[in-house]
Amino acid sequence: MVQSAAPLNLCLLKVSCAECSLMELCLPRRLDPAELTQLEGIVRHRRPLQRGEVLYRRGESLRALYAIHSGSIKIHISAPGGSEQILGFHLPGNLLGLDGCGTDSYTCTATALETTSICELPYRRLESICTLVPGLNREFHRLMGRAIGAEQAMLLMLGNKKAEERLASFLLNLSRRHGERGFSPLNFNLSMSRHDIGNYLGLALETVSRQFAHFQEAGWISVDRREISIHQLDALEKLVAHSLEEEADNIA
Amino acid sequence: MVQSAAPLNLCLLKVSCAECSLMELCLPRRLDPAELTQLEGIVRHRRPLQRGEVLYRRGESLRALYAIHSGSIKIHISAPGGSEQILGFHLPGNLLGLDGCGTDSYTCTATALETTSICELPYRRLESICTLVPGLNREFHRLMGRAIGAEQAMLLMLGNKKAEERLASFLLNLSRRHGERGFSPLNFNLSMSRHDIGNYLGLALETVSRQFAHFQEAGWISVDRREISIHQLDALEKLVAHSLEEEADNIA
DNA sequence: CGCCGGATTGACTGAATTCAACCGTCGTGG
DNA sequence: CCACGACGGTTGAATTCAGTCAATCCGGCG
Repeated sequence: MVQSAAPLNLCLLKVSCAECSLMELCLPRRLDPAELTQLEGIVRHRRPLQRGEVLYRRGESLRALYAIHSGSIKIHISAPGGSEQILGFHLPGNLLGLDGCGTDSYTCTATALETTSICELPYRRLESICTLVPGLNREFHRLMGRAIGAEQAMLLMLGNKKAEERLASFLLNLSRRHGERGFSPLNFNLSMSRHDIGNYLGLALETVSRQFAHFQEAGWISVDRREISIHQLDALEKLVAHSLEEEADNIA
Repeated sequence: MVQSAAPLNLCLLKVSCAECSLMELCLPRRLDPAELTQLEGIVRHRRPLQRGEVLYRRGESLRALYAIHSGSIKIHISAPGGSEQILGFHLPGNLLGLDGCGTDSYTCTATALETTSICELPYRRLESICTLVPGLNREFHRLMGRAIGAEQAMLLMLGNKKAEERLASFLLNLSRRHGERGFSPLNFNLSMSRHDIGNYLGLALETVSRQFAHFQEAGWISVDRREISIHQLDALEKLVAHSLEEEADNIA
């Protein structure tokens, strides 16, 4: 769904952080040029992931953190009993793998939802330069804090809201994040299935489908398979208003 | 509910981290003596909070992080509409305020559930010594990672589980955490009301009450007001087993 | 003693799940 | 080129789990 502004073949080249359109969202956000150079020194690029490919798996040791350059990723835990829980959807500029910092191994699995290119940040090297570059360390803390905040916003939603409000929240969240990345906040593609959305929001996929239908009947959105157009953002906002605004920016 | 092993008047004195029984749980966990001295230099102690007193409030600027020395704290967000969502219960050794790192102001409110004594870590000073003491920085990252992991475990629960399983999870979580702190994992007091438990678990307080009754009828626990005895830990574990074990240690 | 807040218990209601049928699109292979 | 099957999505009907409303209980405190 999310296409990089750069031509496709660029995904395979080293795009420096300084040139990357995601500078303002990603880890380098507030670094000065000297600090940026330090960070760029450790960034590694990999072949893009195809839809369904796994970036890292629960239990693997924490080799690296990953920033999404283009595409999208779902973070999930697969329980032995076959059940699965999706914990988040990540867009370009998001940093993945932070949960693993607690135990030195990933606690979740990260799977590409579409063709996705990734910047890899070897964790040990990142930690060492963090102590050399205070600005980077602070930025790293900021991103972790936001990850916590984003999950709290999600807890708030799951604890409080009805199906209708959850789906409205979800759409608004995606809309905002697309906007932040320079894409249209009103027309975009869902890179995840109804099943994924339902799982993420704690709803049955049928409920998701029905709520989409309601929103469409009300004239607030148009939805055709994975393609969404939002016609009345304010109507959706009103739905979630009686609960709190989510301020968390990244991730969730 | 949780009483410090030290006599009460000690709460008002500076208990050094090196002497604190929570060393193994708290921020100082893996620091060597020299590093510990650095950390101790910035720790400040305050008068204990009384039940219902607020440690920090959503929106206040992030002055400090706080470690619980004794007592317990609930973390919650109060929505303008009057509704509230509890995001976590914290016990001695837990570090509070990490969510604020993302935005430089607290995103939640922290309220004492009982008489609670606190160690204060001024945030700016903590950040500066983090860059000087790599071990501390790493430990700090570890705690943030665990906070993320704990919230993920909670998301998993709210997305997946039925009322019965949620309450069983909750009891097991409290039991484990009491055990880790040297208290009995089988007999303890709930410092929070049924209302709080329900709110936290995404259930009505009546449902909490009924599920407690069921567990009691089954002979798995005894519950009298705030006092809990667990008789069959394995029965509770079996209830949550078909979902995943939560490995997250701290917080949630 | 009587009040108040927290907790329990019961009856009813309803939102969302589950089960099931059906549709449309896409990709594959005859 | 078309037929077929698979998958993802939609829609409908029945069920159920938990929420809501309401009455009651209990212990603590003024």
